[in-house]
Amino acid sequence: MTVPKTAADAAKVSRPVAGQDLDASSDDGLLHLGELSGLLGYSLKRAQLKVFEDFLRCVAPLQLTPAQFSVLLLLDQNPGRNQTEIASTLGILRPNFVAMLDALESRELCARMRSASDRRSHILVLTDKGRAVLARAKKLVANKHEARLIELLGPENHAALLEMLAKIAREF
Amino acid sequence: MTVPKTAADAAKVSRPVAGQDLDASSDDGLLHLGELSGLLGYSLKRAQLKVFEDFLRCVAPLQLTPAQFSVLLLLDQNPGRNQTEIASTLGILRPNFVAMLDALESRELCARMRSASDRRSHILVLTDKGRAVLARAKKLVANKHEARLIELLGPENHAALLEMLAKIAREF
DNA sequence: CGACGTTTGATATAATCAATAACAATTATC
DNA sequence: GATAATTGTTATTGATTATATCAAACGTCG
Repeated sequence: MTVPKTAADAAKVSRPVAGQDLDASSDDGLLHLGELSGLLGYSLKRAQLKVFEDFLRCVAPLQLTPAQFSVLLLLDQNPGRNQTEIASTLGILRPNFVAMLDALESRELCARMRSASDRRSHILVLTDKGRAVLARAKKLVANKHEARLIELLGPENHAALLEMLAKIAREF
Repeated sequence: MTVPKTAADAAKVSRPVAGQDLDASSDDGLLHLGELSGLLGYSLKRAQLKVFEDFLRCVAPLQLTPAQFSVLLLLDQNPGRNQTEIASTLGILRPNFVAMLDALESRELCARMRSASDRRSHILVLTDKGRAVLARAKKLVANKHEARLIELLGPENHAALLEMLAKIAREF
């Protein structure tokens, strides 16, 4: 019997009756994740979604996405760089970075300046407003977002987690 | 001077000359990630992309995405469930799950069966082919994908990482 | 029974994100 | 100076995620 002839058959042979459960199901309506919980990619994805969700909530007053925040941070710490350099560092493809910059520039958070030495490239600079927004965003992220994560995991676990994730991103 | 008048000015004041660097930049062409490396969401995302990329490579002979693999796994361990139950467990919205199932069903990896007790719902079952593909996929994932991860991190670190990610997904 | 609200799978559609090809302007190489 | 390579940009495609809506089927309650 490859596929049961009727759905009743399928349900019959497949779902153990309560009391016959041998695993941790405990029939609370939740499904068995089974080997899924041991799959790193799965947990990684679910955790990432949760973290991004919380990031958006915490920084909502400034209307910044994680990607936009990372751009502002990078611009602040790497002045004098062009679009290709910033985009590739963040793993953003150059074509997709154009619209991102347009959005930030239209909000006057950063500006493109033609380079004097290479007139093809645009040097990216934070505006004063951009620096101010970044400063406020950093505070929100540190005090609301990361603080909650550190509280949940404990400081040393949080540090160990960061270290392992960085290692995966770097060496895997 | 909010925004430098010329890009030369911007580059001049902003980029420290080699030898004046006070941080870990060491002018190797790489940009300073700075506080970005301390941002959990950022490392999480980068690591997740790497892991998914490797997953796709390892399971390429079976042409399965991580999402498809998770569906097959869940079907195997939760027989007799309908689309809504499987989709919501995986965080997939019901409308988006339809096309996903169409693809799996067209490859004869699973089948929809009308339930006898509730003729609205479709009971999802793995076909024999689906079970065979899943078994082969599990081996590839365990021997090629997860094995490399465990080797990189060490078994106890790998377990600790899984635990923390699950905690974030669950409680954050 | 019959009206009403709910659930299930499905469709259509929009928004976002990611990826490739191609182009003009400019620079580098030989 | 001819040719190749780089930079920012546009256009376009595909994948992913999200919302609204629908018909069929179920449940409840009068």
